[in-house]
Amino acid sequence: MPIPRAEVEQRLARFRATCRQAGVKLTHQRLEIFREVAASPEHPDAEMVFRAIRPRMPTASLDTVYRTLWLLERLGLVRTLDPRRESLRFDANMRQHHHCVCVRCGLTRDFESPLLDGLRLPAAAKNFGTVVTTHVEVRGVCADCSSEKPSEMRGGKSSRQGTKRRKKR
Amino acid sequence: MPIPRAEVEQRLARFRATCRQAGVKLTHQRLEIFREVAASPEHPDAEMVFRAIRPRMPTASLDTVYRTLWLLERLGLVRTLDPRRESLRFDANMRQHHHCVCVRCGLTRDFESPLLDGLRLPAAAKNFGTVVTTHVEVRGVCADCSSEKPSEMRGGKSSRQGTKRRKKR
DNA sequence: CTATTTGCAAATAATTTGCAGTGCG
DNA sequence: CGCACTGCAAATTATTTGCAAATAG
Repeated sequence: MPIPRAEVEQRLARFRATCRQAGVKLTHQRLEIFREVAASPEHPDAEMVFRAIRPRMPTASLDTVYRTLWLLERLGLVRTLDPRRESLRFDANMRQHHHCVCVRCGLTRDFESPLLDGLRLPAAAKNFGTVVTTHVEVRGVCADCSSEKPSEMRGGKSSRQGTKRRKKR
Repeated sequence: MPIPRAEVEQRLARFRATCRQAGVKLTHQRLEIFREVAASPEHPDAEMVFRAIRPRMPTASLDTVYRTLWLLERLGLVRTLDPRRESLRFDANMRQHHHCVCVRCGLTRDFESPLLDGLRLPAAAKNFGTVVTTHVEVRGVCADCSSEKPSEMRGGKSSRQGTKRRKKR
């Protein structure tokens, strides 16, 4: 079940409009890269996109795929599946619980809610397979980040570079 | 607001019991590494744990931290914050939507639910900061993975190694 | 035309692994 | 006292970046 053709067309139209409006050049590779993500229900990573466009564009390179995907994200045309960047994090709370995540700094806090634990799911979710747990992720801006002055932000709105950097080994 | 002392003690007790029962040796470094994750509300990554235990254990090494965290995960004493391993994945669906994720193969599918979009959140979640969106992640086993015979699984239950490997560059 | 964008190759950064010595049970 | 565990260093893998050549508008 691919993304419906009409939906893909709509996404592509928005892509063209957004690029034009943002003064971003409409290159062949950007078109193909966006088309790939827009038409796929797979939520591909950079490598998957790369392999998919390769046959059509043998000259394309993997780093262009990376650069383009981040560009698309800045333009609000795609999102990453997960707001938590950087490395893998661990949690010793083995009870059923949910998370609040700060989209600026990554701060993550647990909260419990019997109500959310037993959510009634729509049919679409049940068709997927055997449901094990339901996890709610509340995304927002934590109190600390809210109080920082916005001018402190280095990049554009949701710039990846704005996130805490890590020291070297 | 640290994890309550009583809760930490309870987790440590479970840790000792589980190790003993699993025939896993109770080393000084494992104790300290688990204690760190168990007592922290930060959901630390390997590096953070490493830096935290360093003062107490100057001889400990980062790779032991990695190895121990995965061991703890196999023992069911910690979980990773996010079920999606491997690389960052992208999504061109910019409408509010939710995900079903297969915990075995990582297959991820969108679904929409106006009901879930407007979840009433408990106070604990609101104290966090400014809530932007609520995202529900339904974790389960997809139809394809359910139909595979279980003997196909290479490692133990939730073995990381069991996940699809990626080809080299 | 000319500022962007691309492709390449080399740099980083996170995580994993092989091996020889160490220590828990 | 043996085999699981550790520390080290080197390997892998994902992602990023500098720079000269190519190209959209």
